[in-house]
Amino acid sequence: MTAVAAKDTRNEDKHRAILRAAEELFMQNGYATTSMDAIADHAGVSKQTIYAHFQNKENLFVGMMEGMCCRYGYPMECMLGEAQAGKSPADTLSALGMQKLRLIALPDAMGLFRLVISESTRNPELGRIFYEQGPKFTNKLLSDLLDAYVKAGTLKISNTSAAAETFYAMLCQPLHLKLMIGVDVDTSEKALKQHLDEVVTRFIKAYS
Amino acid sequence: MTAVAAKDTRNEDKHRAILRAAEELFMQNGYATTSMDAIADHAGVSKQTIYAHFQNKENLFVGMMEGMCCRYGYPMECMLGEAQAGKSPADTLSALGMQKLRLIALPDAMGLFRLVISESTRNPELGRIFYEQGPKFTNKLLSDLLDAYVKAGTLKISNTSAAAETFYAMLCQPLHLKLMIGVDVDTSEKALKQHLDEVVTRFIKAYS
DNA sequence: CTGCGTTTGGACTCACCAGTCCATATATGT
DNA sequence: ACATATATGGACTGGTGAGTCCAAACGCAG
Repeated sequence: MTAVAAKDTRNEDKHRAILRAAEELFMQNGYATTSMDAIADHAGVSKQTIYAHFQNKENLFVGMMEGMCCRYGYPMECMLGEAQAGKSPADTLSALGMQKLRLIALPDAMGLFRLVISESTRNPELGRIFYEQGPKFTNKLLSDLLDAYVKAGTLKISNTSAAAETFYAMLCQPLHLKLMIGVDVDTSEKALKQHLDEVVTRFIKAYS
Repeated sequence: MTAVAAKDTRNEDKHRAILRAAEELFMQNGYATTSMDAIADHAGVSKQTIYAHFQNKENLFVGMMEGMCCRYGYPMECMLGEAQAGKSPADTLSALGMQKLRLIALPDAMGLFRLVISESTRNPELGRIFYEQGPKFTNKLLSDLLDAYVKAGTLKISNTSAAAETFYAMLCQPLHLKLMIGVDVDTSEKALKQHLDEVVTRFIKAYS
């Protein structure tokens, strides 16, 4: 008798294909303008299969959004080890900062943000999930680091949580806004590095 | 013979009513989910009247968005005289900053932002118009002021344009994000003032 | 009062879409 | 091979919505 039985993965494969198709189409066209027929076509499944997996359109949307939000903070968390290795504040901020810049410029991240902004009024839970898995999480990572620097006497910050928010705001907001609304902005590695350096310099000056 | 003839204003009145109804409903429900029938009802006109004034739904939407964008920078421009009266950087930044905080928290401003974010991929002109009448304009106002302080030797800023962006990012982004996605945030006058003071302090320290 | 621009209510066409139903096919596990 | 879970293609229902058409009403200006 075999210890591990073979397993029918049709369910999972189809489920994944549906979610992936939903991601692409919802992000591309928005919630209201994306039809279940289109998602079915894109996923290579029948519409009835979607309804076998998800109760309705909204249920698919929320499931998809939760999945995407869960993936949001992951890359930043992976950076944490690297950033902790006894480095100076400037080095730490630079490493985390560059990672954050790259993250917000990802098409998926931008698509997710767009959906949250446009759909969170009619489904407020989306905003909460997005915030907790995303900004709140990444801010916490940074504020913990800042706490360590404060304890070591390197920086003077009374509210590291607000300071972390401030750092990411300085770093990301101008670029993010332009990307989101399609205004020309230089996203070359050189330009990003320059901006990052300037922000790190100013931030440290402001908090030391 | 009278110098000024009476004038039929039905056109203008209806036109305005249509635009106002469009604003409210598009902001409330998004573009795709708002029907022309609903706008007609809300404006108190017949649907055919809308089509007598606007070629189609998209045309109405763009006209409405342009009208709203034109109103975006106006309050900030009005602040300009006040802010210039030989004040210190801190006082100037505080005055402009508080005005900006109030502006971004206006339901109309938030609704406009939401529409720009969600609709600018399919109509890129919206992003451009919004950016130029809004952020770019208000940033220019501030960077001109910063230029004056730099010339007077009060602040040390090599790129006032970027610095203006940074100031507004520090000031507005954390609050704005939370407002936009419906996360709890303290918007009491006291909390705003406190945040503003902190940001002004840090900004000046970073650039002097 | 008359001419004409503006507006109206209602009906209409055509396309789209969420969700349902159905008979059948397919694939898996025993 | 058989039982059963999963998936399919296609048709369908009922509703919605952009835009059009039409005859008539309304309101303004001269």
